Amino acid sequence: MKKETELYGDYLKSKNLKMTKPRLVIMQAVFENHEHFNVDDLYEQIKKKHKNVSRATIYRTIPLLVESGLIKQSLRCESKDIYEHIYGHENHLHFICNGCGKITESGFEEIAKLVAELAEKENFKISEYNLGARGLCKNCRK
Amino acid sequence: MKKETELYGDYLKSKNLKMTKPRLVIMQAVFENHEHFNVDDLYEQIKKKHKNVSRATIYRTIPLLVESGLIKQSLRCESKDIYEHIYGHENHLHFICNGCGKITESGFEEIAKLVAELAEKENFKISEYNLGARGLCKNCRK
DNA sequence: TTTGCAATTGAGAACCATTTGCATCCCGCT
DNA sequence: AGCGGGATGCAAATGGTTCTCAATTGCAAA
Repeated sequence: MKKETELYGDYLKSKNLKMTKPRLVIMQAVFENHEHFNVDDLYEQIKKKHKNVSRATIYRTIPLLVESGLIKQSLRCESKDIYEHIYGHENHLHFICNGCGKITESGFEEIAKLVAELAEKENFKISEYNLGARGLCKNCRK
Repeated sequence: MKKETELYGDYLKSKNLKMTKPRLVIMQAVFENHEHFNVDDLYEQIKKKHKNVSRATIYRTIPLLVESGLIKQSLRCESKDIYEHIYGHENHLHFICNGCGKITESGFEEIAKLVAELAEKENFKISEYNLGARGLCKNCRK
């Protein structure tokens, strides 16, 4: 599998976009997150390292990361869009706790297969799954 | 099955809330929508009938409709929250077309069963499913 | 029916995540 | 090194949603 950096670079080149310092810094911040993250998370991480990048640039860069196939928009939390890695990550579904907000990830394959069958029937071509449920996690249901 | 109106009334009563004219009007507007709707849809529908209700009131009323079990928040479209009926409606999953924005609904039960099993393993109590996928609908994939 | 009061409403201001305009900057090519 | 267009940062704009507050309304008791 290609390195993420390479994939990103290839994507930029293919679109005639430049690999600038802010774009690199943002990509690194994205890699530091192994779970979910939002724009503010990235902004703060970057600030901590004194490699400041403006929020506007982060907002402008995220679509590139999405289109290059590195991340995807995931859920929405506290009225903010949140993102997650997809390149090299298994698909999974999200259990979102209404109590504490915790996101639990769980298996996927069997479910994806069923969903794919249904899509087949509708002649719908899936490019991205979005599967989950809300409720109470094991701690909050006590 | 109880009538929706009754369910709503019961809920309001149980919370010591009043069944006011705006709350009725909003509920009727909700019933006119058989698919998905957002706050603006409701606002326009109501305006057409010259039974104006302020947007603020709609925003304030939606949580009541959600808590009473009549509707649930569904997807997000064009950065607006959109809602759908749940009372008396089968659960289903959404196929959202990235081409034309069309939402196709499809079956559910088998999938829900699998998801429930996974939740079981995590000791997570599901209160609401959120299942779907994005891609291209049969018209747009041509 | 009238009164009293708490709940509710409408209008607009406030909020806040995200987007955009614009002057300046910098990447990548020659 | 120089050039030209893409990229950035800042600040202002946008737009959905929430909040404030004075005025209104529903409901229950008298």
